[in-house]
Amino acid sequence: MPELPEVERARRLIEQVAVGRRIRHVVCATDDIVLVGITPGAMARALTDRLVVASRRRGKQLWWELDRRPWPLFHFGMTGQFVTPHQGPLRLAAHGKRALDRSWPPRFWKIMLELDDGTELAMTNARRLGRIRLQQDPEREQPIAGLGFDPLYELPPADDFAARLRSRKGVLKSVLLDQGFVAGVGNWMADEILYQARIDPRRRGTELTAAEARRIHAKLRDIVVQACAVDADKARFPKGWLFHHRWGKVADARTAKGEAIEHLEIGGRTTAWVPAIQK
DNA sequence: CTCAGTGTTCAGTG
DNA sequence: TCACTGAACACTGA
Repeated sequence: MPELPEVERARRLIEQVAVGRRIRHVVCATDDIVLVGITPGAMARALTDRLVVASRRRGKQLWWELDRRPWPLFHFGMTGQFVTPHQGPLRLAAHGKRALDRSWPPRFWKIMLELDDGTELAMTNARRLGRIRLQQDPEREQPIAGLGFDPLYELPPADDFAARLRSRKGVLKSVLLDQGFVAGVGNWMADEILYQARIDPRRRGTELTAAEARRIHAKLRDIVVQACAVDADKARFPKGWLFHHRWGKVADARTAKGEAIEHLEIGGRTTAWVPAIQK
């Protein structure tokens, strides 16, 4: 669940269930790949008995403000999410009985918490490309300090954005994926932006007209806003989005309008695009 | 059994 | 320094 809208959904979940509450109990998995620079025990001790003051995000990075530093910082990598036992379509017959909940604890959990109202919360990370850190001041430390603007919170004005994009020599697909340029755009969003802006993903920032760069700005804004407005629920993404048709490199894949979808590899990432309209 | 993949980082090259 | 490439990381699911 790793691009900006999905991380924003996780941020909101934490805001809903954890902000204003005290962490009563923490269990951290033994995983020195996901857990960076700290032991499970030290992580658990840093969080236990702390009040959760705020749930914050920049790009794909999520962190919690607590009533005492250090603060935990989360990145999901290619997989993972925050879950509570009360999510999902299960336990219709359950009378609040955890005994019937076969999904808890969730597979691949890396950290589990219990709050002072009894709510349980877990972060999962199946492929272990995610990271959990503990920092004194996440906004001023790496990796957050190296991030570009967050397009949901601090999208620059169109002309400013266009000037910056037009100074980039790299191919557009790679520029949009560069977290130091804009924070939170991943593979599907980059393709969606360029499809809707009708720009060939192989073009370079320096080749763009001002009007084209402003089109990318507008689509970046719209796509982030709309995806977050439906809480990153893919089934509710607008019907016309490339997103619904881009997966799997299916032969003869087409958009909702019947446009043929092609696949390229750009900067090592699979790129879905529609040659008929992306110039 | 093989391979792609909603991501990041680092070494190496030009 | 910059721009870019390829590999590595780790593991699921098709």
